[in-house]
Amino acid sequence: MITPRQLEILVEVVRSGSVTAAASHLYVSQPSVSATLRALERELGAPLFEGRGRSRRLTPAGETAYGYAREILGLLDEARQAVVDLGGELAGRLRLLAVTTAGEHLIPEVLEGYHSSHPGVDISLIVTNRSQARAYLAEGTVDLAVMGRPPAGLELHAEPFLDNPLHLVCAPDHPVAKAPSDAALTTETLLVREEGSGSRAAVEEALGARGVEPRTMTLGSNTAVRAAVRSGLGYAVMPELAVASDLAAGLLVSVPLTGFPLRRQWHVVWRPDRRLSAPAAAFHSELLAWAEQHRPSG
Amino acid sequence: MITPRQLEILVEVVRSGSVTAAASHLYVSQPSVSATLRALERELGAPLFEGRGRSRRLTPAGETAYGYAREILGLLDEARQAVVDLGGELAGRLRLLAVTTAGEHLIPEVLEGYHSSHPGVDISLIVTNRSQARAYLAEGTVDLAVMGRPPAGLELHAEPFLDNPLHLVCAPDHPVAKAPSDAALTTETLLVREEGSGSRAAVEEALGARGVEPRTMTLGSNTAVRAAVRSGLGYAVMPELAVASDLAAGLLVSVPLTGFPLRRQWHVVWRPDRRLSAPAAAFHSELLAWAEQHRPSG
DNA sequence: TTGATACATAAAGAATTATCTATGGAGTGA
DNA sequence: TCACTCCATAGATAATTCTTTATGTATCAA
Repeated sequence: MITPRQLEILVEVVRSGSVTAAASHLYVSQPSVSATLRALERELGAPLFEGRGRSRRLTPAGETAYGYAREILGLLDEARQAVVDLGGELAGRLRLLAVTTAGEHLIPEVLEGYHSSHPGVDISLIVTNRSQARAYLAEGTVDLAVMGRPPAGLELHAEPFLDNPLHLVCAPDHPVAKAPSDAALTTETLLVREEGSGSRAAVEEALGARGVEPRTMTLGSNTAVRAAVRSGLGYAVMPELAVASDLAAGLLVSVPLTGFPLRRQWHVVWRPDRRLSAPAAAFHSELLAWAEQHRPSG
Repeated sequence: MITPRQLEILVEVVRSGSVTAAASHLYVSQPSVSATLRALERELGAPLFEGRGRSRRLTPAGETAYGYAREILGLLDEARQAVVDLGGELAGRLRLLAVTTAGEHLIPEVLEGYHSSHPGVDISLIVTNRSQARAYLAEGTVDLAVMGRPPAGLELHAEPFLDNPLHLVCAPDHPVAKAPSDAALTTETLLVREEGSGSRAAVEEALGARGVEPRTMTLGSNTAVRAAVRSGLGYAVMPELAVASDLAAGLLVSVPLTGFPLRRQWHVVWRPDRRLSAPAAAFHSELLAWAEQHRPSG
């Protein structure tokens, strides 16, 4: 009999790429993981991995089993949550994901109201960038995701719910602020987020379209970029949510070059092939209601 | 941890409608089934059945769990077969269903060639009537079904592959044969299959449409109806496959009243949300090839 | 070649689970 | 009311599984 435990172990071994690492993550011994894998191989009548030593890869049978394992484990979770949802109270768990800006400036405010209305729900929030978000959605390990533009290549339901203007910002005394022009943008340094960030992709696309190709400096977080821009290191293109307070305080200025702020929208995203749990549906409503009251100036 | 064993037991208890019966079918003791059900209830945090004594019904939580249980067990089966399908040889199992006529006169001939080409496949064939077929398809316990007209109300892929003319037949010396008319049809006795038979539904629809409402006699199988018709007890409307030999031998005649033989088609049916296994795909091809060579006269 | 890392295997013990028999209680039909 | 059927529970046993420690082996990097 194939057990869910075996599937969990297979999934964790594939994810972490190593038996030893998987054992550590699952808080069991390495031989135990090896034994369980062998049991699953015997069950399926085919080896799951090929190669020995460090270079182990999934066999075709392993790939197949891995795909079904994720599907089956997802269904088991869904079944549990579906039964919980039948109760009158909202309960169970809510697994959220948000890209950096939304996770830092948007979700917390929504969660405040949500959590006080539904204290019975266990909430987890993953904050990451857009390309990581894609992996999580593909895995099916999040109920709802909030991001700028939904990733392509997955069957996803994406619903825009709030404007997300991207401002061209710099320090008040920065050359770009004093004499805004594409020439200035080309001369000065552009501060961008790490590879995989949605903001970065949007910036590169927008500047590339107008022929602006400045020197760039990559910083690993919104906060780092903002700090660098404040200190005059360069200019950046950032979501209004991330710079609103600095703009209000006069620490940054939004440069009114033609085409800025870029028009983007926040989307709430989920897999249409997965049932939306009651806590997720409630959060979705709460998010839309919150957006209704917090339209940025644009 | 929810185990597949628990789900199997839930499904069997629901199907057989009784803990004791399920225990007997699964070759375990009744207390063992009770204990497993309790374990599953504890796991899900909700009772699965309500009522005591003989009148036990599923709670909403039970209904939900039952639905997911079938889904998950189906996926586990599918996973196993998918891994088997990766091997070069066709192997694993093929679960067929056919309505009576197809199961007795069509499938066996196709299986002859199929089995000799693919001896590694375990074949099971369920022969039943159309309304039972619907239940099996809904359960997801068959890979392919062959029937006259696919059941409604399910999301099914149905593919016509062979003409299935329904002949109005009677003994050569029967009044209907001597003076064919709607009046004669009304006067004489119509022999029909049991409630739930697709042939019966087709007959009633066709005769009702022309205002013919004869006395009917219900017999529980094709063979019984055919024998009764041969002995002059009445007339019937039967698939050509079921009466071809009797027509050829002169034991029965096909009455050429306007509108007869009724034009129907054989369909091969499967659930589009389930992956078609390699043995099932091969049978599908074999079936179409066979049909290509065995077009009835019509 | 050597050392380090990662996985497999063996052996043994612990814990959980599944199972049975026996029995009691509750509902059902005569 | 009485007998019967069905299910739940208890207690005991068997089986499986999971676990750990100890050790062997293959691969990779220096």
